[in-house]
Amino acid sequence: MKFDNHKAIFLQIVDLVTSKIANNDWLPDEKIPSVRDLGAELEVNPNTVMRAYELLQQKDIIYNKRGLGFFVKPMAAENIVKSKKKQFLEVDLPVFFKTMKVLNISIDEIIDQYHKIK
Amino acid sequence: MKFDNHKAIFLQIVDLVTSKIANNDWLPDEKIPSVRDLGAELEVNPNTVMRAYELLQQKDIIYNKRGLGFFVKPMAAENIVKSKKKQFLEVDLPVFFKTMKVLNISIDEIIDQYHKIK
Amino acid sequence: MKFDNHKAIFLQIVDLVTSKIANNDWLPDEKIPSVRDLGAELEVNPNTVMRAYELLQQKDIIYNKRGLGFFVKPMAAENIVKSKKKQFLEVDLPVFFKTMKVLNISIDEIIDQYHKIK
Amino acid sequence: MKFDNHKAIFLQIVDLVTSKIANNDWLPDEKIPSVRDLGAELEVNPNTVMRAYELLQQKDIIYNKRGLGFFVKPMAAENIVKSKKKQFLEVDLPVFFKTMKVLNISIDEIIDQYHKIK
DNA sequence: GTGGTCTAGACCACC
DNA sequence: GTGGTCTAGACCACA
Repeated sequence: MKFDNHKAIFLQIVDLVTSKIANNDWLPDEKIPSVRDLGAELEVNPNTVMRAYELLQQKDIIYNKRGLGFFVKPMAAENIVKSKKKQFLEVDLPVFFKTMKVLNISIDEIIDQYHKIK
Repeated sequence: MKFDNHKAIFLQIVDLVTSKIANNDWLPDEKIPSVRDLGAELEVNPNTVMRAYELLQQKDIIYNKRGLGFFVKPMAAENIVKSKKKQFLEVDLPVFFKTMKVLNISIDEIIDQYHKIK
Repeated sequence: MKFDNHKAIFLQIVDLVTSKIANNDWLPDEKIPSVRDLGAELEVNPNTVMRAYELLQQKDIIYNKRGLGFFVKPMAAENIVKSKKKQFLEVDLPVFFKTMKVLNISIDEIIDQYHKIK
Repeated sequence: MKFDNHKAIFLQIVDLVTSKIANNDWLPDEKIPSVRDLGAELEVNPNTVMRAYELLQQKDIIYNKRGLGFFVKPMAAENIVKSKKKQFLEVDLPVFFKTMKVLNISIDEIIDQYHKIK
């Protein structure tokens, strides 16, 4: 796997796992790869994967069973989508509108672009 | 001034100066604060301000007269707006549309929000 | 059964068995569940139960008859209570008093709480 | 410094720093030792100190200024004491009373012990 | 087999 | 100088 050099690898692993779960590639209560396996697959040190898993645990996306490994938390997929949506509507969108105003771009221009690209 | 600890301070100073100029707070060929003065005002090491000014010079937003200080480049304000607009239309907007799609948010919802906030 | 993920499972099984015996749920010389049965009931690997039983044997709480299983040692209940009491008076209580002092909590506050909760 | 081998070193460093701050050995907005310095002093790898500092940051006990180091958060001392007190009254104390009941120890015995030790 | 911790040493961006 | 990240390798307790 190729990583973006401007962002910490372990954070990119967090994103990777998050999207796997949001996409239902990994299902609730399913075991996810061990730190060693994922480390080998991504050609990354297991410690780096561990760091990502710790963060995912804090975010209530995965949980740990002693000696067995990490598992997808039930409802994680739903919660991920929900919190992303919240972030989009409450943070990204206001910023977006503000930028539009600063640059003097009308909502109609946006709608035009939207239909053109689509 | 309060800085966001997640972003390099000198980049935040670049943003600050850029927006001052874009807003016409600082006019073409007007002298901007010395690195010492701005450093003192922002409670930041002058080296850090210097680094911001160097970047702003590269971006053709300010220029230097040896022994006199830094000055706003003519047309800087216009160029800033132009490049921001380009960034917005060519980069931010596609990303924005992609996020909408991923989160299953329609253009109508966006329009609603726009009028509601306004 | 739900286990606390911060403590080794086999130690939690030790606690479980100990309290069963202290409570006279399991009587002297009575056979306790086999490692397989208890493992199945607790949804835990039998090896893990075995490890708990080994520790309980060392602590003179249960004994083994080869081919028959594990049995509650006579006087185990009494000894458990006795050693718990010793632990409480000689270790827990001094720690408790020290914490009170550090947090500046008086003995009267403790007494108040005691009667309030009761 | 001697560490207790049963508890992770970085957690013991968290405790150490926490108590320094609670004791007002390190005051609000004062710089605390760099990860390298404290690592050298404790004869521990700087990474291990870093891990402790990360946790302390999460707990709102210290904060970071880019390139300058870690600093004691204002009100950290008060908050530490407050949360310890809460833990004691809401968690430790009920457990303590329950143990008393199980072991058939009266509140009067506790009071006696208290005055005897004092 | 699993995670969890730690070391030694490296490199980087930033102040 | 500061933190922040990463690697390679080790050792441990636990299941």
